[in-house]
Amino acid sequence: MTVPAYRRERARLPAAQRRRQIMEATAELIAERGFWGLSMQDVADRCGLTVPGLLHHVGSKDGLLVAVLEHRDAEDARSLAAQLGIGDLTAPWAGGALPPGVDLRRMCAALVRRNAGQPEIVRLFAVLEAESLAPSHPAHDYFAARQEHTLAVFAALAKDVTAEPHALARQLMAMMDGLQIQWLRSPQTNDLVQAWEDAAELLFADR
Amino acid sequence: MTVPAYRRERARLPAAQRRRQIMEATAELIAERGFWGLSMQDVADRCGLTVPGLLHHVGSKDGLLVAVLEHRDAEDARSLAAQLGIGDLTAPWAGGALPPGVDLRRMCAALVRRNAGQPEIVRLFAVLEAESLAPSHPAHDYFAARQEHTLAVFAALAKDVTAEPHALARQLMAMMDGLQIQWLRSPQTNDLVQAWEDAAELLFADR
DNA sequence: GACGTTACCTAGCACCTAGTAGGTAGTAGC
DNA sequence: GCTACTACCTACTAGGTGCTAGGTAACGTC
Repeated sequence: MTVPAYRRERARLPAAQRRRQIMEATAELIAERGFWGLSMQDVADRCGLTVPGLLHHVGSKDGLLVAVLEHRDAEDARSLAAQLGIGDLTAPWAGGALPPGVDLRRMCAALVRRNAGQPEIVRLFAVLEAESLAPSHPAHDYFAARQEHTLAVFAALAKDVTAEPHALARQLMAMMDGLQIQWLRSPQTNDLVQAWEDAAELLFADR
Repeated sequence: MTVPAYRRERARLPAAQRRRQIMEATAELIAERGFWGLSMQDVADRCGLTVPGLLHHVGSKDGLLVAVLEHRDAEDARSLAAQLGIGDLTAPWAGGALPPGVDLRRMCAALVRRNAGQPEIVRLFAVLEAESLAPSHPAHDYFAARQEHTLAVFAALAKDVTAEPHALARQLMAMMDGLQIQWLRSPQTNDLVQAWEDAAELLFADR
């Protein structure tokens, strides 16, 4: 009664497609449990693979995390560019200069509108943002750079609006993050876009 | 060559003292790795006991978490009351009515000033706040109630300041949370109290 | 000095963790 | 149809997970 050594019932996918599937499954799971609470087993299960099968694609758990972050940033840059009607913006925080004709208030509104449509992604970033405060977290440097760059972009755009662009940039970012958390906690009693517009009214009042 | 079955070299502490030690160690570790990333072993090590020794005091991992949260809330209520010069405020969010003569702006300032002195505690709450967005998180209900109550207290106080107290309450909370995260990420280039005063100037401008 | 309480221990259970070594089979190019 | 590649597997390691059962010794009370 020998058991056949190798019985395949799972699908074999081309690498790119499998990778995309892995990125999405991982994003959901990190949003749910954070990176410290993430297990390779869970990701593998959700993709219909074994753990070594998963590791074949991402190398290690840390590798998986950075892959997810890069994947999300690429996706976000594309979508934000589309929503702002800009052609080939590489990334609002990744690239250098911003295309002309983008004003800060409209950009923030676009960001918020986009986020309002993808709560799971927002949650992913909210959880990682907090977790990665610890210097030992594998995404620590990534999030530090991300915050710095976002602030720089905001501040550059804020020069047209106020005499204290850095302060405004920080306030905008803080308000966005904070309102998002409230919204994630009770989405039904909390309209993110409306809350942001109310806040923007104040933050962009003539100063 | 029989080994003596039971050799004690560790200190034996009265329960209350040991509990306090456990609460503090746990708070630090959760701030570092979140609750999902917390291990009973780490807590036990830091307190100089074994895992079952630790479990003797807290029952289970979930029990440990709620104990820490209750401990922190009690501590915070006491300290905030002192800073506001109020006698026996049970807790700004736990109790019902607020003592008269407390105005919202001063209360927020007191909160921020206090938080600026205990970054590790702020980080503890920031991490748990995000983690506990997941309904399966053991602190989910706790943080939902906490947010709701804080908003209610803020809104009640905001009635004296604006025609839209709920909106202001949400904005204040969002701004505080957001600025705190920025501050935690780079404390040296980021004065929390100053940042808050700048923001408060705007949020409390006549509306 | 005996007695009950309690702070804390050892031993062990059933299970999960990330990661490795080495093999198998589906696929694409010739 | 052969070959090279690669997507994915089985089997395993070494260690960590929360938690339980049951015992031991330090303590307060009488």
